[in-house]
Amino acid sequence: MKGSDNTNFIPNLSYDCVIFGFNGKTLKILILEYQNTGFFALPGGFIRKNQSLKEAVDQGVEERTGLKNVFLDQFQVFGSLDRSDSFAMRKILEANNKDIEENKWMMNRFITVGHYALINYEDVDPKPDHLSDSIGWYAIEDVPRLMMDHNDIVDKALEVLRNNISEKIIGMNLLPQKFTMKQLQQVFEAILDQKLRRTSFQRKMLSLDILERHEKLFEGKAHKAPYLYSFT
Amino acid sequence: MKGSDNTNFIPNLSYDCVIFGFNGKTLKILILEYQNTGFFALPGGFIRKNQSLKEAVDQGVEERTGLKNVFLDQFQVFGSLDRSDSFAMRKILEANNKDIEENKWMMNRFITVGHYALINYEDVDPKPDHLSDSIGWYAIEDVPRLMMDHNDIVDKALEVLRNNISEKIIGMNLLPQKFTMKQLQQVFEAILDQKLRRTSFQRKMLSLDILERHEKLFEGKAHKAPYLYSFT
DNA sequence: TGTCTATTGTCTCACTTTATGACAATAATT
DNA sequence: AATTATTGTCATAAAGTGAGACAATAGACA
Repeated sequence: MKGSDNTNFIPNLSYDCVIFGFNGKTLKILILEYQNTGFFALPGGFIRKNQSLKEAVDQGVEERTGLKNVFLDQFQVFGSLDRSDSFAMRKILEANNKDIEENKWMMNRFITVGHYALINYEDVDPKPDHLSDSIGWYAIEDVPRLMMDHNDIVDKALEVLRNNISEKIIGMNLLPQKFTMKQLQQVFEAILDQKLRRTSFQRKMLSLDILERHEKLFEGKAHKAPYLYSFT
Repeated sequence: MKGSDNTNFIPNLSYDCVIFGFNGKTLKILILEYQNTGFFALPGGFIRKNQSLKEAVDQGVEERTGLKNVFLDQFQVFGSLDRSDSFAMRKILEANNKDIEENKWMMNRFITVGHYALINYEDVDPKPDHLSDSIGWYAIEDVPRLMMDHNDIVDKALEVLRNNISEKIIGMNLLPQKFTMKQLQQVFEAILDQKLRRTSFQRKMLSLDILERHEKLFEGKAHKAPYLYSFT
């Protein structure tokens, strides 16, 4: 939880971010843990009064990952009355020796703008500690119990990712610039949580006319060397 | 603009609503005009501190249309710094003899949650005046210049409607309970702004298994009488 | 060095889905 | 009773997808 000047932020409004990464095998998300509380949560924060929503979210993502210009999309606003948890917020403030009175506004009711981000796992700064929280990758099937309604936010983000996103955006943001057809297929299999047919998948991707084929991959791997592709 | 107790509302946060209706020929949206200002705007409002976002929006739509249980979907949050217009807001308050000092919070910067609604045009209460604003239907190609970024909000709502929505939701909410295949096709043609092939469209709709076929339509129309359908 | 083996790129065939046109049935109009 | 425009349905062609076959290949391994 960053910032402490209670006049600088828009009250009652926050953002939360489901940051997806792909490690080559499974889809993962970034979860942070508030020290000395046992609380897990999504990376999130507040919006300054003289700051656009996008600026606030970009800044929060950069602070957590070290990445700029990350693909980000709002997918839902969570605005129910019962989603806030002033008790947990108080414990977090106490555990970090923050002045309760001064940060009382944080214990109010909050409406949050849910975002998801797609990033290249390899690009992330591996030293994840930030101020009072530690942060780490969790496979989507191993996400722990999170604060407030953050598990719902994750579920919804995944649903939107599965249904609404174009092939190009998924691949461009979750993979390195050059990749093999197999890697591309594995991203889709991880997101959709199902096996795909190799030949059909390849034919489909090539027919979409979004891939550029490069020379061979020499990697120490055995067997026939696959082509490398990038997005056009 | 309803309400005047400046302690009851969440500051800096509003909602706006693109309410779509279909009159049998074209897609229309509800636009309100603030009296004595020449300002056109989307129906919108603020969220009370003890009210969920959904309650606030439902209430605002009901006040404007007389309809309960309207299909509503958030589609984007508009959070740029330059979208607010304190000058216009002041003129609206003045034109309605509201106390400027008491309503000063309304001239602050606002982040707004964009929604769209799909309603049956015939169901709408035809006496549209409400407090200080008059309200009326505009074909989407005839929408006037709106306040602030409301034209952008309309454009985005239409884009989302065209891309993301299931056949059933579109038809169920924009049409009367019983309708002909032709009417259903006209809804889609109005939304997508393109002609569709009659036979393909009919086969597609029937194959989706979302329609129930009823008896004949006796209407004074000439030619072969079409079936009536409703959604299952 | 030569053989083995798993992976890759491509092709084929069957099957499904979609596009497009044809045609008969029909209900008011004449 | 014939006309006419519209509707429901079918026929055929075109495009897309599922599932398997097969040769090419590059490291592994004897």
